[in-house]
Amino acid sequence: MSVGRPPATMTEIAAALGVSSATVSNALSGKGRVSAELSAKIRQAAEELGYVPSHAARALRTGRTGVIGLVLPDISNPLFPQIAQAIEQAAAAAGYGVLIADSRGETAQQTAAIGRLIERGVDGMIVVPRRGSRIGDIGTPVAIIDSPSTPGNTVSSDHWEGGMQMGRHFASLGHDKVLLIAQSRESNVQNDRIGGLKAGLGDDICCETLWVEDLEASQGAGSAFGLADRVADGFTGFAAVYDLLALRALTELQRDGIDVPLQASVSGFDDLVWSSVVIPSITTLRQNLSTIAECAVEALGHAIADSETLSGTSIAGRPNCERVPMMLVARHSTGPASGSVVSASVNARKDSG
Amino acid sequence: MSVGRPPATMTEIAAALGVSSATVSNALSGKGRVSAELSAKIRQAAEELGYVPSHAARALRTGRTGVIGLVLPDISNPLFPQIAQAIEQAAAAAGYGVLIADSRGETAQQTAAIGRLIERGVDGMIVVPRRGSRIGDIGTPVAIIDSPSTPGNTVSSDHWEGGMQMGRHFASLGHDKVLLIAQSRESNVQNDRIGGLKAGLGDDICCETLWVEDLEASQGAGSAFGLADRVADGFTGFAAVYDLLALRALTELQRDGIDVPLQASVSGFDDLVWSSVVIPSITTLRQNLSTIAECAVEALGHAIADSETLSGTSIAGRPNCERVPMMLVARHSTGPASGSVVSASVNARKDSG
DNA sequence: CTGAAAGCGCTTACAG
DNA sequence: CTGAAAGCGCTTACAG
Repeated sequence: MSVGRPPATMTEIAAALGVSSATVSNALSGKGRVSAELSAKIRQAAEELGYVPSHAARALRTGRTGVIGLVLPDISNPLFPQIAQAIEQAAAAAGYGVLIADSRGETAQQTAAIGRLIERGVDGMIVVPRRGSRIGDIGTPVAIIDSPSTPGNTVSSDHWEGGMQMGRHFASLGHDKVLLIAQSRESNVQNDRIGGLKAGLGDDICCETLWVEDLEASQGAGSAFGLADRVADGFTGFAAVYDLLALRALTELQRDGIDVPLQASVSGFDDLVWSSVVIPSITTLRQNLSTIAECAVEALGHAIADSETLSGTSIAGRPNCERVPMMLVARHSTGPASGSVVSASVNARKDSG
Repeated sequence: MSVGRPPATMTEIAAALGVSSATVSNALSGKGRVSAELSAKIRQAAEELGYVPSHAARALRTGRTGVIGLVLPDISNPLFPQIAQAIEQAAAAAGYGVLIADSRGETAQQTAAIGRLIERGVDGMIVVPRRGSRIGDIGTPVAIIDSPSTPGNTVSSDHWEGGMQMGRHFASLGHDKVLLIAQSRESNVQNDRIGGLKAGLGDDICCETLWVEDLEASQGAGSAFGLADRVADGFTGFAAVYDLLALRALTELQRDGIDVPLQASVSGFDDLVWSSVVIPSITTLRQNLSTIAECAVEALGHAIADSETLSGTSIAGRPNCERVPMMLVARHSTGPASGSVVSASVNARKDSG
C-alpha cells in the first residue's frame, strides 16, 4: 500500500480494466461466477492500484458492519484487559473489529453502554455482565461470558472444576486446615470456585470460608483479615478466590511474621501478573482465555448469521464452551510440614465430582 | 426506543411529514436553516418513530466514520486497561466510538494493528507506542501518549516532576540512603522518573539505581533483587519506577524478615489496584488519566479537523497536555527512625527544579 | 426557508 | 460468464 495516493475503489478498478464494477465485486469476493483469467487480472489490478474496501459502503449495502461490541464491567478487575486482548485477537481472526464500551459503576451504565454500541451499528456483542445483572433480549445478537451457573451464559471457564483442582492440590500437600477467602456472596464465579474448592479438599480436611465483604462491612474497608490468628489456630492453607485476595493474604501473613511457604501456603485464581512477581510467587489457576474468546466470537458469529435468517434476536449457544478447563500453575507448593511434600502431584481422591 | 420495530430512517420521517429528506437532515443536524416550527415537528416525529441515524450511510457520504482507533502495547502492563477506560469515556463524550487494537509482541504487530484500524476507516487514532518504537507518518491523524521526552509525543504525565515529588517525599521523611529500582534503560518514562527522583532527593541523600534488566540478564529472570543486603548496607528507602516493581520489592523485603514500614519504605508509580490492597499499602504516584485521555481525544479531534482542510496527515499537538501533573498518594509514610516522622508533609527543598 | 438531485462505494438480483 | 441498474441512508451544493 503506497502512502499518499488515496485508496482505489472498485469503480476505478473496473474503469482501468474496462469491465463492470459488478464483476470486480464478484471477482474480489469470490462469490459470483467469474472466469479464472478475469478474476486473476482483477485481483492483480486491485493489488497494483492499492484497493482498500470501503467498510462504510459495504455496511450500508449489506446492513452489516463487521464490527462487534465488547462490554466490560469495571476495569478494577485486572483480568478484564486480558479478556479484551483475547477477544480482539479472536475477532480480528474472524474478520471483525472490536468496539469497546465500559460499564463501570451502576448497572445503568451497562445498559447505556449496550445502547451506544447498538447505535453504532455493531452486528452483535460480547458482554461480561456486571455481577448480579441479567442481560435480556436487547434486539441484537449477544454472547455472554460469565459462569456456567449463570442462566443465559454462553461461554466461561469451569470455575467449579478449577476450584476442585486447587482443593485437591492442597489436599495432596497434606494440609489439614484450609481457609477459603472470598469477597462477594453474590458472585456466581466466586460461589462456583468455593464449591469446587470444598469438593476438592474432601471431607477429611477442615475448611472454613472467610467472606471479606462481611469483614469490611463490620470493620470498614482496608481492615486486616486477621490471618495470623488463623495460623495460630492451625490453619496452614489459604485459598483465595482470586489473585488480588491472595496477594492481600500473602502480604498480611508476611507482615505478621508468618513464613510463606514454610508455615502457610497461599493460592489464588486467574494467574495475573503479580502472582508470579511476588516473592514467594503464588500458586494459581489460569483461565484459558484464548479458547474462551474464540468460543465467544464463534458463538456470536453463529448468532449473527441466525439473526438474518430468523426474524429477531438470538442468544448465542454452542456446545463445548460452557466449561472451558482451567490450568493449575503450581508455584510455592510447600505443605505444612516444612516442605517435605513439595513435589507431590495432584491427589486423585474420588470422593467428589 | 421501542423494541421490535426496526429503526426509522430520515426518508420515512420525511414521508410521514410530507417534507423532503434534505429538510429532515438539516433539521436534525441543526445545520441548514429550517424554521423553528418545522424543525420542532421533525424532531418530534423522529422521536416518535424511533429514528436511529445510520452511521454507515453518514460515513459513506461524509468520509468520516466517527470512530477512532486505540493502539495499546502488551497488556501485561496493568496500567493500560485504565488508559483504555479513560479514553473510551473521553471519546464517548466527544461522540467517537473506540476500536481497539493490540500490539503485543513485536513492533511489527504494532504496524499491523495500525494497518487494520486504517482499513476499518477510523478517522484517527491514539497510540501508546511500544518502547523504543517511533510512529511515523501513517497517513492518518494520530495522537501519541508516551513521555514528554519522546519526540512526537502529544500528551503524557509529567513523569520527571512526579519523580521529583516522590524524591522530596523520601527526603522529607528523613531517609539517608535510597535505592531506585527500575527495569529498562530504554524506557523514556522510566528514565524521566529516575531523573526526577534523583533531583527530588537532592545532593545530600545517597542514592543508587538498580536496573533489574541487568540483574535478570546476569542471573536469569525471577531472581531476587537482594534487597536485604541493601538494608544491611543502610538503605531505608526503596523507590520503584512502577508499582509492579514496588510489589516485588515489598514482598522480597517482607519475606526476608525486614519490617515495612519500620525498617524500610517502599514506593511505586501509577497507583494500580494492588498498591492499596497489599499490607502495608504502598505510597505511589497517581497519573491523571482522565485528563490525559481528554487531552488526547481533543488533540486528535483537532488533527482530524485539520486533515480535512489541509491535504495530508497532521500530528496532533496542543498546549498544556505534554506535562500533566501526577499526584502523590502517601500511604505507609514512615521514615527510617521507627515512625517518628510519619506525618511530615512534602519537604520544600529548593535545590532542584 | 424548503426541495430536487446527485452521489458516497458497494452488492445483489436480474438479464443477456 | 459478464453487465446494466437499482438502492442501502445520508449530506451537500444548488435552485427556487
